[in-house]
Amino acid sequence: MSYDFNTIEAKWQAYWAEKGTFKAENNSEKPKYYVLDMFPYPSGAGLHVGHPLGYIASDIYARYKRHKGFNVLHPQGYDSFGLPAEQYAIQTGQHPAITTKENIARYREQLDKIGFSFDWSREVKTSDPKYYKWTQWIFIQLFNSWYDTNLDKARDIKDLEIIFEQSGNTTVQAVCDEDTRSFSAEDWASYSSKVKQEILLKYRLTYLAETEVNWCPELGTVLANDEIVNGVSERGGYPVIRKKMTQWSMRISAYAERLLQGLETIDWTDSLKESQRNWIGKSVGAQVKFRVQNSEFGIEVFTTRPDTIFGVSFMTLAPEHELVAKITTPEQKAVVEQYIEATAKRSERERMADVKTISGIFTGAYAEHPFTKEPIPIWIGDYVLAGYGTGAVMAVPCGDQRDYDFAKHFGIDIPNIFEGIDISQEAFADKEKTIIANSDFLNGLNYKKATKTATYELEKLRQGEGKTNYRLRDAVFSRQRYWGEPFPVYYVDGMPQMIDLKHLPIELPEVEKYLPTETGEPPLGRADVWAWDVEKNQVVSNDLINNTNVFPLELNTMPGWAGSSFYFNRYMDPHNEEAFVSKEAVNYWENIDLYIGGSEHATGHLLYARFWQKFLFDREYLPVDEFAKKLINQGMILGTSAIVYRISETNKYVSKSLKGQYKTEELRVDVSLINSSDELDIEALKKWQPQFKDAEFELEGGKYIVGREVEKMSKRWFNVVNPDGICEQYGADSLRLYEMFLGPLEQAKPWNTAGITGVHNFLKRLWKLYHSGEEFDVTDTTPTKENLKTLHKTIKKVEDDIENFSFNTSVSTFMIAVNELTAQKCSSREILEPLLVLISPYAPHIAEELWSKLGHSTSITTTPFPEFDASHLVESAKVYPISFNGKKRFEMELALDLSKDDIEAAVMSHEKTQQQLAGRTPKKVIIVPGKIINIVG
RNA sequence: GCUCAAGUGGCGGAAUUGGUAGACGCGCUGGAUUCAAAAUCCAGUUCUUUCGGGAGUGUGGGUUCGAUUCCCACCUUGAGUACCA
Repeated sequence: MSYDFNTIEAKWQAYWAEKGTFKAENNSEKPKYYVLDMFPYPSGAGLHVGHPLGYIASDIYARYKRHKGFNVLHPQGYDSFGLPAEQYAIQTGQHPAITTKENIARYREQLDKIGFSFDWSREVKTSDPKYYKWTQWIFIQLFNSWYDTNLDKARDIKDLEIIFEQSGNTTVQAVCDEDTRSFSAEDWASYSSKVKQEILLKYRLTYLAETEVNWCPELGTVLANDEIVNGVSERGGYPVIRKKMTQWSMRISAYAERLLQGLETIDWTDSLKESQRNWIGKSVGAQVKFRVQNSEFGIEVFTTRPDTIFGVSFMTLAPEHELVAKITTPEQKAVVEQYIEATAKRSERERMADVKTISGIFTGAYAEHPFTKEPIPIWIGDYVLAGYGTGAVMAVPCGDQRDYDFAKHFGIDIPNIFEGIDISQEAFADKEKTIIANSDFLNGLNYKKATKTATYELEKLRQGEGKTNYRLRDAVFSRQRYWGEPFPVYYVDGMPQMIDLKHLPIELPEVEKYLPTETGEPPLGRADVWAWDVEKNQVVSNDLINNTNVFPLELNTMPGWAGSSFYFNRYMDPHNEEAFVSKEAVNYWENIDLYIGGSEHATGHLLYARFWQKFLFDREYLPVDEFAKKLINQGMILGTSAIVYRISETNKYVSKSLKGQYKTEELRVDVSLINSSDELDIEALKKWQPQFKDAEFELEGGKYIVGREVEKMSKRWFNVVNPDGICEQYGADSLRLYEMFLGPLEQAKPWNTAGITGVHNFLKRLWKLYHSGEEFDVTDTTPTKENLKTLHKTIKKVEDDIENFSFNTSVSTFMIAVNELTAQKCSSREILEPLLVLISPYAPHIAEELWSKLGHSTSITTTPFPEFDASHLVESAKVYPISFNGKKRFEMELALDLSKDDIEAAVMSHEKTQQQLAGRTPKKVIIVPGKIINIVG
């Protein structure tokens, strides 16, 4: 009976589905374990072999934990709102919901073939109204909350209204808009309802504000900072410009410090934590106020180096700074305006590409130094960013290279305030080696002391205070798209109103086209039925808008990250209609124990999700404030492209090693046309694309050999390998083993289908181990010492490997075990049963099949993981006599369970050792326990 | 520029606290089986060699009886980030 993987795999996949083998219960005597993959966006291209890598790893871990007696939650779903389906709709008119449904069906089919142990009864789709009801609900909670910096948590906005009624906002410590004015209780009472709403909006955790946004004209939408790469859109690579628009924003900046601190409590990779730290960008320093001479104005600057305050020789404002127009002298007005106009024209991208060009202009105005009262010229320069700090800097050319270059360029003084440092060539920025000089009361102090003293003196003068700044900006939350969650918001007199939970979800309306309207409104502006009737509490036709009981609805939709910021909580209780997750469910599952996904989400999804988790924790909907305890980034699987060489201006192609003789161009051809020794199937190529139909080929040794290039797996390089094809040819178990065998999980690695024969042969040998000839043959014979040794070293190694996520090496361990047991002619049930349990997380189908042949009527899934028993192993101790040169080494066999003292005594009485020592006493004896492998005598 | 990660055979990659470098697999070579091929099985496969050995984990130093592993400097590659004051 041969290993018929296709039949076996189909059989067990059907069995698992029918029996609901992987259904997780929300209450169980067992300890819980929650393993999650980042859910996929179902794209039209389907899965390639790179996608399942992380899913296979998490599946192995989930199955392992089930063997270990855990109640495992291992769900899967789809992040199904997104741009590609909408772009497709714009081109073809097909509703994105249809495209998405088709893509999901295809994904599901592909995923099912790999034999994952997902609990599909908990599937979520972000574009499903039943799901996005809760996305809308969370939005409303954010709207109804403000951040109390005193208690350091989000609170109900009603509490804030009560405070305003009682004592105005002067005592409130909250995160709010910069331009919020102060008012008393009496003021508050006198305000109209609209003014009150405007003020509250400045405190809400999601708020409507005119902000400078990244506008992408090509995509017709705004983008968040993390959706822009190198100044162009992440999707499509279109240019992005700055534009002022009224947009919803998320006050994530309120959580900057907690997002930073929380990193200490979670087991995520250092590089990922580092990315988040950089993105949050905390810097500690001081805010200093410089008076502008002959005017009522003051310039606020942020600096991390208050110790260098006596080195200030000019100030620089960002061109967009609001004071520019107010302080520029009449003589300078014309040139300043000209300069501002010129810089405004330059896009963000140009400004970045061209950082070396120094540009700036003098305003004619002077500020006054807080201590020396000396005049300081005020300049404008585009190296100062309006969006960071206060949009103005105190320039210390001796201590900052940019200030130094600017001063050199415009011939401004460069006073030296550092003890014993030469600044004739460049600025000196080394804080550690800094000793301050020429600075009055700071002379002789180091960086730390001078910073403290300067800040203290500034505070005394009421011209400065210690301050911490974050680079993290509030996240723009509006998108001018169709295929996203609609906001549960309507407008009365221009002020946003939330729709009550009872009436959610507000479902996406139908539109006849998915493009912005002629007047530049988002696609929802085309919907005829898109107004809110506050009496009927339902969406009604736009014709009925009268602004008394029928009001216009919000036309923007939410960004892609909205739905993915809480889905992991929804899996705990996916069908709950009363809450996004019940208290019982979330108290049981708490948070994700192991989360696996790509590192590209470091500053997007993974940051936003932490933000929402903390918010929902503050408002007591969740019991923990971090959503994932441990996170692993799986590496990308790269494609191995195949290259043919065309002789220039001909239709003749030469084999790889002959290409040096001609002038050639490289063309990529489909990798399926290449065999395992890089030989091209010429006949198949001719049929592949018409341009090759009449091509000629110059061969080497009768073969056409292609060049290979490792690069990202992509349709455009023709290097995509699909998992379905592999499953058909070698089986899902081979695919699973091979993906793990390729290399360490977290590392990027190239795919090469040829190598899969190794693991495939292993599975065939495993099958043979349980059969003699055609017959299934497992006996009740007592295992030999050798058999037990092989089994137990395998148990130990596999257990350690899985715990450390070194899935690649355990595949090797299985191969060694099967080879050894084959050589030992082992057919003992006592060995072969536990061996199957070890292998089953990796190759579940073959394990189930052999398990049932062993006479078991239930799935192998919850069979206990075999116990490791060290007494079956021996260990060698190696003794290195240090009084000798050379590589003298002795081995002796010792039982593993001896204590360290026992081992030392045994070694010292060891005959060979004593001979070598020849009566001398060594300075020390180093005992190295050998590896738990097969070393005997 | 800054931050992080990584450099080991023809290839993917092993090597637990420093202790026989190259496990395991691919590929390659030879053999068995076969009319032949596929499949399968067995042996070999870091380089070099006068067959004694010698060299060897990016480069150069250091610590150590002993370094792929620890320390310093440099080179290369990949990832992230960037006028952040």
